[in-house]
Amino acid sequence: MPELPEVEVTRRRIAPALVGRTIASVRTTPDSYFFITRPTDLRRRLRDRTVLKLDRRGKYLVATLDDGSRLALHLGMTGQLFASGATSVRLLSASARAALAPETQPTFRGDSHTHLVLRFRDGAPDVLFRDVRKFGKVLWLPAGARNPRLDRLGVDALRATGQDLFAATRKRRVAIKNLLLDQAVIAGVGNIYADEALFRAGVRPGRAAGRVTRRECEAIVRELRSVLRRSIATGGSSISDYVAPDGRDGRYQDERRVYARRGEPCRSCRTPIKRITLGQRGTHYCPACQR
DNA sequence: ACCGCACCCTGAGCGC
DNA sequence: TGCGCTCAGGGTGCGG
Repeated sequence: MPELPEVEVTRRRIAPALVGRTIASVRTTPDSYFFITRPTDLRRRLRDRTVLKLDRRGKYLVATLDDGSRLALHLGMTGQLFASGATSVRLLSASARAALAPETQPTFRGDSHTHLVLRFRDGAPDVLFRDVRKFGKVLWLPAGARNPRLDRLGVDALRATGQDLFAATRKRRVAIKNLLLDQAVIAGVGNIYADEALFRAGVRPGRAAGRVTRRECEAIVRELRSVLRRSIATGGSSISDYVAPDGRDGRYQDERRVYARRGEPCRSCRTPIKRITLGQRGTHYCPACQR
């Protein structure tokens, strides 16, 4: 689900519910590989801590606490972070949606997929982390601790330059699309925005990275940043699960040119959009516009 | 060092 | 209704 724009929109909209508040209690689902830090440790470490700030590193959200420790969250594919009181049908399973009376907007109260609930001392709305597929992650880091998951992240996609990409592509035979998805090269890019940026840059996703020119790398990163900024401005892409912390859908899905448009006409030349598989990910491009 | 692949998990949507 | 299949916005770890 969430790539850089969705994580950034989530950060901006959940920050008011989190920053400056003191955690009174923590509820979790039973331990699973979702928890890099065990639930018992999480409860002990987070209780009575005040959240000082909330940052984004690539697709991670990182909350800094008043003892210098940090809480890092990754939304994986289906992670949803929101405040209690948010309403969205995207927080419900299809069967639960079907059972709803028309036009009703239920308040979500937590379910078996809600793996983390933070309750605050001032009585502010709880912050909930729901994730159906459990590809998300929760980890707590002691003050000053390093972590390989965070340390390996490359330059943030919003700050990347064509030169960053060009340098990483030399002598690489992987598809340029796969390189864009490598968080160690440029952090924050996922499947939607990789496809969209490559379309706008006119570069085929399957091209060997080492055969992409400097000029093309400049174009790819320029288009990537432009697409990411535009997506943030429209609230991200709500295609299946993504919903902002306030329950609002994003709108960027309406502007996408190739992602999940297999067989539909290219918006600039009408050629049907192709779908191939690269690195086990669905990959979409226009066979006429992209070389 | 690099690359491709299996795998982690649950659900939706489809054809039969 | 139900079964079996494919697909899904993520990342890690393994073997060759």
